[in-house]
Amino acid sequence: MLKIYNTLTRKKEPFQPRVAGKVGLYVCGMTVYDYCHIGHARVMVVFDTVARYFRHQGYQLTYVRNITDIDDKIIQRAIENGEDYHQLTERFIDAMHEDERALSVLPPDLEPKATQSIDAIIAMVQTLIDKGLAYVGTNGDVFYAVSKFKDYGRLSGKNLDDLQAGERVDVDLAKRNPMDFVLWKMAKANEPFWESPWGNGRPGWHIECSAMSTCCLGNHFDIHGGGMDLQFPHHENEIAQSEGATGEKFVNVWMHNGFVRVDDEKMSKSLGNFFTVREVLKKYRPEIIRFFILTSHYRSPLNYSDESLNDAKAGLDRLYTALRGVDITADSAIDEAYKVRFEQAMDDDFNTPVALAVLFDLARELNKTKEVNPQQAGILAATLKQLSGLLGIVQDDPDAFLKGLVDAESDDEQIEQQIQNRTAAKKAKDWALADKIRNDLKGQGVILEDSPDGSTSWRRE
RNA sequence: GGCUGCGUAGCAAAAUGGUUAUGCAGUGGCCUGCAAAGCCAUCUACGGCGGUUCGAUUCCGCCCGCAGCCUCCA
Repeated sequence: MLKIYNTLTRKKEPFQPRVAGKVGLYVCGMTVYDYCHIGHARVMVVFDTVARYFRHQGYQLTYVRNITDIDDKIIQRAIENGEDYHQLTERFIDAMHEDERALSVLPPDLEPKATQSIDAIIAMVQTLIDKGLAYVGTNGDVFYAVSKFKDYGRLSGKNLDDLQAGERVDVDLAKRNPMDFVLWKMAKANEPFWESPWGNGRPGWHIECSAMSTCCLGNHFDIHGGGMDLQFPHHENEIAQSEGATGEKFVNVWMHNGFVRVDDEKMSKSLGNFFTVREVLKKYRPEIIRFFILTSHYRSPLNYSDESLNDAKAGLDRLYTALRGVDITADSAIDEAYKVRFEQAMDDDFNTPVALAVLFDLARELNKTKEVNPQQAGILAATLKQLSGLLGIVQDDPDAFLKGLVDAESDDEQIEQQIQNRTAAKKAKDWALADKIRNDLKGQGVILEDSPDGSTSWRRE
């Protein structure tokens, strides 16, 4: 029985789909004005893993992740670059898809863009005005009247009085209440705009997600996800907008992933302490990043450091080493006991650290079994590979992974040659020469491993 | 200030009212010409103070420390 932690109730709850066998999942995606950083990678990997697991459990999943391709930052960046905003966003959408593919993140089923959802957005804003939940401010912008929505603050555990006690510095005089947020924003000169009943302008950020999720999944759907920082105000506002407009319950389960941190601080654009995915990919292979993300539970903070990435590499090496040299047939049997343990971990709010622990236990048993019972080893190896696949890892050929390099300038042949020389030296019992060759290769980051049968395999550090 | 959440061994990271987490690193052994890998064994824990309990790292209270949100943010 799958249990999911619901931010709305602050409890793990048994997952009950609205419609038996089907799941609708919406995740707030990227605002595309720059390259994805490791924090974005975490969202992609976490919800990709969630999606994979739902499918594995036999659910018919519709996974929607939007693209915010119009907002203040995009406009600002386009002006800075002296390029058309649309050109800018298309460029970074391509880059994002590249990063995703690198991280073995499967594409969502639907990837709506804000700029292609303008009609739905305008319709929803109009409904909110008609229902008296929104109004046109003195500057022409349309605002949501937060005080008209009784449950405002329920998701984030805030109430309007507390929020107002915190009071912000710049009170926008166009609003009736400082907490009101913008639904439709009037365009300034030279800014992109769409026509609307309230004049030429563009949608506010929050309404985009309400409109896109409703469009793709209906007024009421199963799961909405995103980063912790979106809890307030973004998701709070989405609830107010969607429930206000439709009069129906919006979302059953809210899932929020924790942050990636650097030196115990949130990794973010504003702090400037972020590492982009492509930057990290220069040093570490993509699967290492994915593994690193999965070593921590999705709601916990994840501390980014070279040490953590190196640990992830070592862990992956261990799993691949266990698989090395074992034949896996496509229709091989699966060890049910390990599968059950793995699924129990994943059923417990997608507990990937425990799921990985099961894989390591499996690897240990596989290592023990290899020499004595090849048939059983085949079953264990097939199990290890299949369960790893649910996490999107360990699908490479073991030898290819272990010999792999970030910048694959291929001196493999030279290595093989050296190994042959060493094998000859060993035969001649010239240990000094054999050890020298091994040391030289070590200096190049190549580790040799002799097998009992006299053959030598190698891997890169 | 208000509201969330966290504090586990050298590092990372889970679970759990009494029983091995797991990975990396360390120590001892097996294996090896020597290594590496692997296997076996083993050492490091539950922020502090009270309370509940036969028994608490696990539940409750207080304190200390840390992070996040309250403004754009994954």
